[in-house]
Amino acid sequence: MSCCASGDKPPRPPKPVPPLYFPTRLPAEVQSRTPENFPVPLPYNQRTTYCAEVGADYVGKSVLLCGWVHNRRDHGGMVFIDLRDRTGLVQLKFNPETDPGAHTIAGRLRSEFCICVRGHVAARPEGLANPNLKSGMIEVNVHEIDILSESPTPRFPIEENIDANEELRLEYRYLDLRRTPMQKALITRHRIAKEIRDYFDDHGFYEIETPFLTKSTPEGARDFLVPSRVIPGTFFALPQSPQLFKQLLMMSGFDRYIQIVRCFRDEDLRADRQPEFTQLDLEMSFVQAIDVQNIIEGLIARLMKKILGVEVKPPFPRMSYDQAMAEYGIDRPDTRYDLRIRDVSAVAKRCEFNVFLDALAKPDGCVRCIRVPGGAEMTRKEIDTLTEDMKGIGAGGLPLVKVAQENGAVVFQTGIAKFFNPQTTAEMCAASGAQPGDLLLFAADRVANVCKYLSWLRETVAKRRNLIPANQWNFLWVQDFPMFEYNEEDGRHYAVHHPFTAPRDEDLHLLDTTPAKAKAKAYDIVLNGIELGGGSIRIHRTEVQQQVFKILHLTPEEQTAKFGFLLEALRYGPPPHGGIALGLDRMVMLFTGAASIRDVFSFPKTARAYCPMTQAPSPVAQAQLDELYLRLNVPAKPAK
RNA sequence: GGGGUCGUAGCUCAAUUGGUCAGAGCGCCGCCCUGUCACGGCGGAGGCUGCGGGUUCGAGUCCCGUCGACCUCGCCA
Repeated sequence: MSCCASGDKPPRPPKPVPPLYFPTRLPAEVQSRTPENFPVPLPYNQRTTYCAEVGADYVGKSVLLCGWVHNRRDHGGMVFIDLRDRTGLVQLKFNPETDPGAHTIAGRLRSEFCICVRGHVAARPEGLANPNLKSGMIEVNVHEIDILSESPTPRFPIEENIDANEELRLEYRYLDLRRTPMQKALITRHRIAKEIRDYFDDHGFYEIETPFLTKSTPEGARDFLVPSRVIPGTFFALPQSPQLFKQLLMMSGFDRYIQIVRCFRDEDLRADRQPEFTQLDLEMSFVQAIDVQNIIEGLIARLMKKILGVEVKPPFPRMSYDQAMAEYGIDRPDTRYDLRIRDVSAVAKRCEFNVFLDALAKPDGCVRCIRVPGGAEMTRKEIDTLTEDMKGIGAGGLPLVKVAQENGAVVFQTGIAKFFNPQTTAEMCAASGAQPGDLLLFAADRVANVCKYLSWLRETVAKRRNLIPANQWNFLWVQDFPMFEYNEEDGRHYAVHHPFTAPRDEDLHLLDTTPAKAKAKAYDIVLNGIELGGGSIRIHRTEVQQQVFKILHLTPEEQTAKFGFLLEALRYGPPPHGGIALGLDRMVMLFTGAASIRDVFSFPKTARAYCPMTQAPSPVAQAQLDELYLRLNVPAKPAK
C-alpha cells in the first residue's frame, strides 16, 4: 500500500539507524560520566552463558549475562537483582562503593526490564548461599549494565505459581510463557517430539508432510473450511487428520510413515481439546495390529524412560471393547482403581421399585451398580452433591443404598432400601459383592445411558474419595471394537472408528448379514483413563471398502464424489497396511502433569475457540469477502 | 444447545438477613535502609462492584436480561 498522495515529493532523508541498545538515561551527574563508565554499549551478542548455568566453576571469571529483572531488593546501599532467563535465576549484586554508575542504574530497574550486565562471579560469603537457586552458591558483582528495554508492571506476576485468571494470562500469553512451569512444559514438548523423531528414524520411518488445504470429509467432526478464490463457490477443508493421505503413501510404497502433524476439528472444546491440535500420525505396510502395537509400546517405553525416568514394561494389557463397556462403562477405562460395574438386572427385576422396573421394560434396559467399599460413611452432603451432579449429566436421580449389618444379618439402609426384602437384599449382595459398610450406587436405564452414568460415577467417586493411586501409569490396549454403531433416529449405521477400518477376517461375512455384530481390527491405547490414541488395520480391498461404504449409506455416486480417489488407488496393488495416531498434546499434558491442554500449547484458544491475545477470529474487509464470492448471513440476535 | 461455578482495586479475594461496606493481602509509587533472596521500616495513590434494566426509602447483595471465563453433558468417524 502506498502512503504517498502526491508523487512529486523530494526523496525522504534516510531514517536514522536505530541504536543497537535502548539508550540508558542516567541522572545528570552520572550521565556526564557516561563516556567514562559506559564507553560503548555492552555486546549482548557475546553472552557468556545462561543465568542458572553460572556455577562455582565461574568464580573469579568475568561474565556477560542477559535476561529479565525478576526481583529487586534495594537496601539503599547494596542492591540485589535476580536476573532470569529460560534456565532460571542468578543473583546480581550492585555495590555503590565499587560501581557507583551501575548502582545508580540498578535503582531504576523494575520488574521485567530486559538488561545486559557485565561483572565478575564471586562465591557467596559463608552462610549466605541460597539453596533454592541452582546458581545459589555464587553471585555476580556487576560493573556495567545496559537497560536493553523497559517494561510496565505486568498485570500479573511472573512467578512459578500464580492464580491469575486464565483469560488474562492468555491475553498476555508472551508474559505467561516467561514463567518457569510454562517454559518447562514447552521444553518438555520439544524433547518429546525430538525423541519421537529419533525413535522412528531408528525404526526406518520417514516423516512426510501432507496437505492442510484438502477435501472436506462427509462424516466425523465438523470441518474448518477455507474458500477457494480461484474456483468460486468451492471450499477446502483443513484436515481432521491426514488419514487418507497416509494410506495413499502406503500405496506409494513408502512402507513406514510418520508425521507430527496439526489437525483441525471444529467441535466444542474441553479441558483436553483445542480446535487445532497435534497428532503423532503413523502408518505401516504389511502389518497386523500386533506390529503397530509393538512399535507404539517401544516408543512409549522409551519416552517414559527418557522424559520421566520411569520404567514401563511392554506388552501392555489388552482388553476387549465389550469387557471395557461392561465393567467400566466406557471404552477408555482407568484401571488404577477398581469400582467395577456389576449388572444386577436379574435381582432388580424382582424389586418393587418402579425406576428399576420401568428401565427394564425398555429395549436394552438394564440395572447396574458400582460398589463403593466403605462408602456407607459418606455424608448426606456428599451424597446429595453426587445426586445433583448426576442429574446434571442427564440422569433422573441416583438410587442408592448403604449396606449395614443388623443382628448378624446384612441389611440395606437409606435411599431405596425399602424396596428390598431380605431375599432380594441377599441376592443383591451376591450380585454386587456388597459387604457391610459399603455403598451401592445404581443406574437404571437403557444400556448406553447406564454406561454413561456409571462411568462418570466411577471416576467422580474415585476422585472425591481419593481412590486413585499416585505415580501409576496404567497403559492399556482396548481392542475388538465393533465396526458400526446403529443409530435408531435415522435408521442407519455409523462407523465407530472410521470408514476405512478393516473388519476382523472372521467377521467379514457378517457385513452381508448383521454388520452391527462385526468387530474391527481397531485398537485404542489408553493411559489412566485417557485415550492417548487409536488406530486400525485398514481395508486394502476395493470390494470390502465399497461394501463398508454401502453399509454407511453411501451410494456409489457419493462414494465416487467423496472417495473416488481412494477407490481408484485401491485398484493399483495396495499393500495391506495399518497405523495409529496419538494425541501429542495429551501426551505432553500427562508427562508434564498439566491440568489443562492449554498449558502445553504455546498460544491456545479459549473454550469458545477465541484467542484473547490476537482477538482472532475477527471480521474481514468486504473486499476480502468479495474476492472469495462470499456473502455473510449472520442472523440478528432475537430481541426480548 | 443443556447443566454447574464464577465476574468487586493492577492481581487474588472479603463485605452477616438488602442498611458507614468500598475493605484486606500482595503488587505499584515516594522516602529511609550495605547481605538480601517472600528483604525490612514509614507514608501514599488506586474502584462505573462485567454490562443493561427492574424491585426498594436504600442494591456489590434480590429479580430479569446480556456479555465473558472455566468445568461438564451433547458433540468430537
